[in-house]
Amino acid sequence: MPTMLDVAKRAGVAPSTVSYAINGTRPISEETRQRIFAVMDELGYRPHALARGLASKRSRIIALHFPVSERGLGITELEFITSAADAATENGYNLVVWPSELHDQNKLRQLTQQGLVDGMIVMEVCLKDERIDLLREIDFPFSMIGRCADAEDIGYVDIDFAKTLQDTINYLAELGHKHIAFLNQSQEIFDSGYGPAVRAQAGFEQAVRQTGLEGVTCFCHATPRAGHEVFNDLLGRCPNLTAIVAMNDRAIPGIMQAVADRGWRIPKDLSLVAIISSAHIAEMMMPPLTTADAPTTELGRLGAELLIRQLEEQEKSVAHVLLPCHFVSRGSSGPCYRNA
Amino acid sequence: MPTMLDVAKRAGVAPSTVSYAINGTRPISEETRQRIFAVMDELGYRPHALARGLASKRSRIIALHFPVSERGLGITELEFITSAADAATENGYNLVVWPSELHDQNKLRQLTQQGLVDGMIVMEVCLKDERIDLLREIDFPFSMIGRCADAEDIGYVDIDFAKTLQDTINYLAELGHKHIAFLNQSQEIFDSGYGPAVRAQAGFEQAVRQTGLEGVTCFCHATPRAGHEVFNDLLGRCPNLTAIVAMNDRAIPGIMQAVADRGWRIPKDLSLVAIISSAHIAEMMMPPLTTADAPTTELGRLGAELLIRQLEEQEKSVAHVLLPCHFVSRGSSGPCYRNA
DNA sequence: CTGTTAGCGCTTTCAG
DNA sequence: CTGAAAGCGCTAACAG
Repeated sequence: MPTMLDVAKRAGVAPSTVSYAINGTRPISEETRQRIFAVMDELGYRPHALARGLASKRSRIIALHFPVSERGLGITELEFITSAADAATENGYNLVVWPSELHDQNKLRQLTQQGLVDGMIVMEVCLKDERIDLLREIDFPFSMIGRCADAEDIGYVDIDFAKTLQDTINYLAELGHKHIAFLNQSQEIFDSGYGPAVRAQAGFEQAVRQTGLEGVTCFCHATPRAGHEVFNDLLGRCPNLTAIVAMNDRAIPGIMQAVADRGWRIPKDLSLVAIISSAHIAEMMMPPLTTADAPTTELGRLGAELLIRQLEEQEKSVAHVLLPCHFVSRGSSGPCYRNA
Repeated sequence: MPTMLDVAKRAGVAPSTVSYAINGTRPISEETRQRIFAVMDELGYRPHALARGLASKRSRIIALHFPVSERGLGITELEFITSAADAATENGYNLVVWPSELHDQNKLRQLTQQGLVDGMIVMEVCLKDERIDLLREIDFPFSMIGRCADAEDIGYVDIDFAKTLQDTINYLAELGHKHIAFLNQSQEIFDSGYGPAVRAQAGFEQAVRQTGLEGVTCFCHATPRAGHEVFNDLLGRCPNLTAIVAMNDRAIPGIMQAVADRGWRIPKDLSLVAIISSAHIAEMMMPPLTTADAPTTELGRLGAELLIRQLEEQEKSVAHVLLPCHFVSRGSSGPCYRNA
């Protein structure tokens, strides 16, 4: 492997000149620039990433902190990773994934202090999140996919839950539904302050109030079995129910089963809308689900770009981006016929 | 951030001694060792990863090459990433994900030559794979999740397709099925030599022959619509069909729809087994699918461990591991009643 | 516009 | 069992 010195010698210039030519950190005469680049690919030279990082104090590596949660891994998460990695690559960065328990502060501290990564993208953020506290405390650059409670001074991208729920409820209201349930994630997740669970809940309540509908909420573990049980509860509590908004993909098959068990049909007897979901999930179901798809690739990409921008700019600019879900009407929702 | 020099001074030893204490590269008296470690965490010292990498010529970073394919991203792939990253972390390595087009040799070359990563895990391997050719040529350490055609000299972990298909066919044969279809991935994917498509196909043919059953194959794009069309074709070609083995999760909803359209029920009129699938997918369906689950976490973990072992050992040991799928019988398969 | 040089923080001979 | 010192390959003052 040739080094920069080899290139410099061969091109008859100082090593630093090669460095400046590569980084564009300083004007170089077109002539020598050409010569240097010619030599570079004559020798097949590649800058050594570690050496560069050590000298410049910037590794051009960013980390994606990837907590493994109760909810388990979904397609959504995968798309965060790949789109964030893509964006990183396009900007000359590498992306390391750092999967770990949510609460392992030590591991986190280690990663941030070994000089390997310039910054970090944090996902699966809770309103009150230990990781955020730590990162703030040690003043380590990061961005969030999601957002914690007091996030004014931090860059983030998140889903616009208020709008998503408002849109969804409006849609159902226009179809004539008056009694709508919201199927949230589990009580434990909600209580832990997991952003989406809390914000979607608030959005639902707000939207329902504003639209003058009756709304009931239930929490549900991420399994078909739990969905099945919860549906029957729900009907007990609200016999006039004609529509369900579910933010819990894994419970949905159970809901659908329970609906079928009762001799009902979707969407005739019940409309079902999955939010923060994905087309792939939706199309696996029968009928295919009406969904508000999470803008996963945008979230991942922006999460990375926000961080990188912050890393490259002198004054720390904090951007806050809220993205709407993409609403797609498929077969699981329709006009309300019951108690019309 | 304190450096090693700070530690050395404070402990009253030479910097090199601190280094040896950390790496255990050379015997240190228990006494000074203690002293050094005491100072280390008194100062909150962390070794600097880049400096260490530059000096030792080993970054302790490995890459996971992650081609984005037609098949799109599934839960399976995610589990590769997280389990490989976990295994890496446990062994003191970091895992960078490198998503890119399958055929971009230049990018690959760049990644391997910038000194950032010590080795690479390659996934989604085809029988004849350009990436493998390149890596072999430049003699870059790597392991495969999957395997190419002539892989004797390379470490890999892969699914044991022959066994998986044999088991699946045996299972169906015992239930009395005599006419079985195999739903492969698309013709294009098969023709490209994508390992699973080719090996599962071969396994199916072999198993069917050996068991004396009638087997038909069809290729199918990864969409419900394609599954729907293909099912009808299939019945045209083989009217006695009573069982389908599908290695194409995304087509399955279409199959099930087509079955329902015909007024048939699963599993009474048709048994359906999904192979190289996952419990999560299986439980989203109605009825839940009988599957041969891909051993994803094992594959990811072993892929990383194989590579790391190879990196750490002096003589390059190449291990070849073939893992069976985990067969789980759920509601989509049962005894054959038709033309019994 | 270009060259010289002192590090970045650690590993690893070589010497004791 | 421990020290001294020479780099790893690059960047970034500083000096022209």
